[in-house]
Amino acid sequence: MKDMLKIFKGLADPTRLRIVSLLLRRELCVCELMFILKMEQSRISHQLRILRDADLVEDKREGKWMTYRISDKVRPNLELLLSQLLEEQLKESEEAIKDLGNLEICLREDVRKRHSSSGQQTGEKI
Amino acid sequence: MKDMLKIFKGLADPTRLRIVSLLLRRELCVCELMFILKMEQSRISHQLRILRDADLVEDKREGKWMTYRISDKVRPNLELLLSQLLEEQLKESEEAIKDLGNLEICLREDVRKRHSSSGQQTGEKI
DNA sequence: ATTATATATGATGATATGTTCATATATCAA
DNA sequence: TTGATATATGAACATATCATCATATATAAT
Repeated sequence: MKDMLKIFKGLADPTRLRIVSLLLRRELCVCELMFILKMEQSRISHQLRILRDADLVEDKREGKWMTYRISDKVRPNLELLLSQLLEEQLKESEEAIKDLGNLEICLREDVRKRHSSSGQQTGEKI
Repeated sequence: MKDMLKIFKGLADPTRLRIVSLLLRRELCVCELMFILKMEQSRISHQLRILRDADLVEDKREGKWMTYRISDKVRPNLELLLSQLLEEQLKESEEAIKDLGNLEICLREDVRKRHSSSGQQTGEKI
């Protein structure tokens, strides 16, 4: 029961839900999430920590970047739960749509490299 | 996204998780939940309201009793999610085991009638 | 009608949670 | 080794959530 509770608590926040649904599509580092969500760094790091404590995501260092991905244990359940329903919800939520749009831009523009040669900390608009 | 969030928030509390996993087995009224969970009435009513607002449960008046059951919309998802994992978690959680034990006692003793002729409000021990 | 039972709900206080700010750590580049 | 980048983390504050208490409402029984 404890584990279930942690999982649901992990998903019971709008920011974390957005992060999880992004990570379901692709593993991402903090600065990429900053770019996509337009949120400041510490906020994302804090939320990622909660997701990690809930065993929803795993992290892996890649040079100076920390990459986060959905943990293998929960991926099947989350996919079932989220992608299934997210597809429906996408029709209603502009936020989720924007996130996916920003994800594409993020990948196209190679945000990791972009950030290693210009400013960050603010998740600045494009 | 809003709906998903409500659902996860609804499940992100130990009391509500216990209630939901009980309702997955059987529809129950407030006094039966009081008996099973050994919690006071207003606490259970408040939590049931949250579950209802999240569209996780539906209520139905039966005489002076209010019966709660898992809403049809989410039942398949919840069953998948909870019963599946709850079975595993049952091995670790004495609480969940006790709840099921009390559920059986509750049904055997016909708590609804019992409560209509004796004291309540405290969810007293047997 | 009056009383008892079953439940809902508003108010309050305690605790938990989320965000921000400041700072620490770790890696890479020069 | 010094500086820049990427991320983590502690502290502080605002807000949300939960449990409890008191009270209201609705049905049933007398």
